[in-house]
Amino acid sequence: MADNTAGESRYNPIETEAKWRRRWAETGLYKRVEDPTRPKHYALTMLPYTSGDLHIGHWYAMAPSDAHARYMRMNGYNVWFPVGFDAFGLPAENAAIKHGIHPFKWTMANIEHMRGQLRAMGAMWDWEHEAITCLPDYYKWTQWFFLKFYERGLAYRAMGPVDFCPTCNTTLAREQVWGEDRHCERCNTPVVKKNLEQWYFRITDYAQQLLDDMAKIEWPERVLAMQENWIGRSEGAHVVFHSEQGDEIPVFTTRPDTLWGATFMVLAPEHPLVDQLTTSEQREAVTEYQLAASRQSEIERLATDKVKTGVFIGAYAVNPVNQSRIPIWTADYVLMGYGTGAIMAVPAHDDRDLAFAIKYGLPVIPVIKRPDGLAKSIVYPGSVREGLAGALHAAGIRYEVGPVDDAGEGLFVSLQGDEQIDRYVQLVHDYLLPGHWAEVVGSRWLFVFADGVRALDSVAADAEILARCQAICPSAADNRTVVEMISRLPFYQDVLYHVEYGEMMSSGRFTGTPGEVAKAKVIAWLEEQGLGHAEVNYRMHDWLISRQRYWGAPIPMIYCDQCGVVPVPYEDLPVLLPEDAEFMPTGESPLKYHAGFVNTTCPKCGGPARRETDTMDTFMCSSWYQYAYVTPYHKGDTPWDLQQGKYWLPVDQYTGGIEHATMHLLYTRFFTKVLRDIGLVDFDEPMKRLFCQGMILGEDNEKMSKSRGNVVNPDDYVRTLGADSVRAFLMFIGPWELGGSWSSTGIEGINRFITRVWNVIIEPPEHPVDGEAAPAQIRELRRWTHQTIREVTADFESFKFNTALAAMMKFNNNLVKAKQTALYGTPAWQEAVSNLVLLMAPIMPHVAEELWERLGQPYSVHEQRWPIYDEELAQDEQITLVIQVNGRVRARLEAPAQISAQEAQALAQAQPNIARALEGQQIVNAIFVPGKLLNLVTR
RNA sequence: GCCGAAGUGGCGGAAUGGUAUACGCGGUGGUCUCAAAAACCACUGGAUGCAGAUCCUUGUGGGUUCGAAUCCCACCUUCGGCACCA
Repeated sequence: MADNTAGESRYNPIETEAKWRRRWAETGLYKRVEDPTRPKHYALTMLPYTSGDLHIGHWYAMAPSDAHARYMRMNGYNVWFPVGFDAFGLPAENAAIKHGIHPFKWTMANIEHMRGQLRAMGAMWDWEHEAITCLPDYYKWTQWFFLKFYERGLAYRAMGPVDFCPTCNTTLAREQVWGEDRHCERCNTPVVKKNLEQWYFRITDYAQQLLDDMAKIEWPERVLAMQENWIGRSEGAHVVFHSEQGDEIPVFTTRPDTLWGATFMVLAPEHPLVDQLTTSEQREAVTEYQLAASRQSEIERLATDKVKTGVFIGAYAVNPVNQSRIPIWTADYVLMGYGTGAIMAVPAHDDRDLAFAIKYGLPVIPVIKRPDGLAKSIVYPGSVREGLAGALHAAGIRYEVGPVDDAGEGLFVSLQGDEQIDRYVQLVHDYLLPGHWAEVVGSRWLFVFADGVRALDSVAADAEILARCQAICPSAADNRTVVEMISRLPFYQDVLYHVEYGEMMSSGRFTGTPGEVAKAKVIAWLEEQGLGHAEVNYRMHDWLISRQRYWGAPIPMIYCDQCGVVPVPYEDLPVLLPEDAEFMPTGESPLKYHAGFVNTTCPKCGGPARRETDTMDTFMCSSWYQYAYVTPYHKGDTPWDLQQGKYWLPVDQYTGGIEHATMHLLYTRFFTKVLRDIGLVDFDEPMKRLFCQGMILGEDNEKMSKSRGNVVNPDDYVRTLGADSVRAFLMFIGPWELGGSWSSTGIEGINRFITRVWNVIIEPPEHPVDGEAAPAQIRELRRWTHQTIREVTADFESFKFNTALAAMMKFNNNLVKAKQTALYGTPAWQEAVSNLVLLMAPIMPHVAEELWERLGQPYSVHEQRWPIYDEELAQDEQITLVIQVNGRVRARLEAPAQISAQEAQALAQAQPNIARALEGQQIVNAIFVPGKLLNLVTR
């Protein structure tokens, strides 16, 4: 019977979706209004780059974001969901070179196409506040910010080694250089080092605030962890060493408690003191090394075999805490870009220093006891009187017997703690034969000779012990240090060094200081003595913003031979990109060769001057776009209308990809703090809450790419199944933050669900039932309704769209059955279907609107209040009571939800299966979880 | 090496101390049809069994608990970030 009506009433997503999008636009449904009576909610999703095509990844990022914004709107919030385009950047310029089309034309055509695609999504975008970053009225303000930063000393020009992408023909910020091979984030080409004068922003001035203010935002742990990692704070001390000639050599160390173990110094090859301190005998070797080091960084870092190299520069320094004379080396494992570019090397407590020390025969002096107290010793065959093994055994000292080289059986002793070490040293000394020695290595380093015990506690001791050992054992002659000798024995490998905090030793007055306070005590003393002070260092560098390309906002600076670097006056902004630029196949910026652009007059003296030809990193444009949206292309003294900003800012809910964790998401936080200091905003953080979605993968669970041939074009599905199906399927795949793979059969399942809902609500029942529905039936239907509202609401709160959809599906499956009963058409039925439509509205806005209208409800479903569930109605009356015996399920009974422990147990024991399980057993305990289960514990 | 996320049926996944596998896909059988598709109905983790039922199963191995996918310890694998950062 449905045959002749089906054609007419079957859901047609294509027509319906177009109809409602038109209606929404005509009625200005998503227009922004400032309404002080309602709490505002600024929802934002990362603005798309103007690539020209909205791919499935954009849908995956944006559709759930829209669904959540719609949910907030239905919850009474005055929601604003603006949209715009990140329009500067290389692809436009590459298109210009390749196809001879101007980047502006290319970009604007792409935007036109993408607007259509974005509209098809049916999102609640506010198009009236769209902003495009490449328009002069936008980048005027980007340049304005540059000048403000410059005024505050936050923008500076400096010469230095920078990362340069040979394919993109421009420098990059450190944040844009990725991976072990240090490749360009955009084009994957490994970068090269160049020495260039570039513009930087002092983001490092805000490093501490960027860390501290993490407490003020609800962002995913993983994003904050990545930023924390990137900022790389370490606490330590600034300590000043001196060369023998008296030159200051400051170092940064996180371990001032190991100062007494510093046995050499290392300067980065680019360190200015290298040239100054190198002696004439070493000059040639050092210069050669420096050259090799600079070449190496220019070639490629791919081969990071990490074998340490270095050269002695011939000079010595004095360890300020114990006055020992220590050699100065230069080596490329010390980086000029971190700390002071010089280190004190403590090989006993740092693996890199140890590797270097062993390779170059530099002494190793342990100054921190091992927290685990472990020490080891080898007793050589024939070096002791008989009976030592027995004595060790009696003393409770662990040892194993094994071959020592080819010399016979020796003892391999493991010691634990000072007491045992002392006891052992005593015993070995007692049993030691003349002309031999024994060593203790690990927590403490002791050398037992026939005439006494010598500790490895200084550079002098190292030489003395080595000489004595070599006198006893001629085969040790080629060793340069004690540790080099010891390091050849595999048994000692794991106790050669350690990096833990622990009790200080061989450290003069600090010997015996416990590990927990060692660092603080030493720093306090250094300050007292004027030798150094506490210092914090950050791994993060300043933000390099110069780009040697055309398609970006020109840096508004002028170079005058008379006046030097002069900022463009505010009233002269924007510095426009010349339209008649010529794009060269080399990729070099046309600005450099554009005489009309380059040549200008100095704003100060009026004389001839040159413009800066570099443009700004496009991350500049996106660092403040959330503010630009407030009043795009603002005509006034401020980048946006501050009054309107007061109402809307900051962003309440931001969403986007995690790949921006240490780029956009870091830069915009930095920007906001500067804007606050300028007085434009009165908050510290740009986005209160952030949610990062995962990645949408191809059907084969691999990244979508043209070469794999697994790219999904959303437009194809929008044309056949409709935008609602695409939206809902993307949200159904799995948890949004984890991403998931596309499935062409999966989306049909979603489409089936939408059709089933349609049929449940629109089609009359096939076999109408006469008579009244029973009260219990009605209660059950209402229970399903209110349980579903409860579940879906909780899921929306935590972005769990997949389970929200599952709950709606389950509910609809129940409605399919209920429809064939007398429940159809009852008030409870009406309640069920209208609530289902409301719950669907954020995810499937078009079909929900159509169903809402067909239910005879007033336009628009998107202006309705989100349903509120009734806790009482959602309560279960009957439950499945699980009966366990010793934790194993033995029966399931239908029982009233309120059943008591006693009733449950009586009911359970009446079950044959339970009775059998309990046979011959005694119940010692009964655990009852109301409404859930009864567990009978027997003996 | 350090930091973070994850590991559950044939597949995507659900369940964060109490019925493991919700929901969906796929599969099998059926209804309708001349037939197919669509739609609808039923079944669908594995093993044993005619059945009642029993046993096994959440990366591996231990532990805590009346009870563990969930908490603790150790390990394995995959993915993401950082990495000679003193």
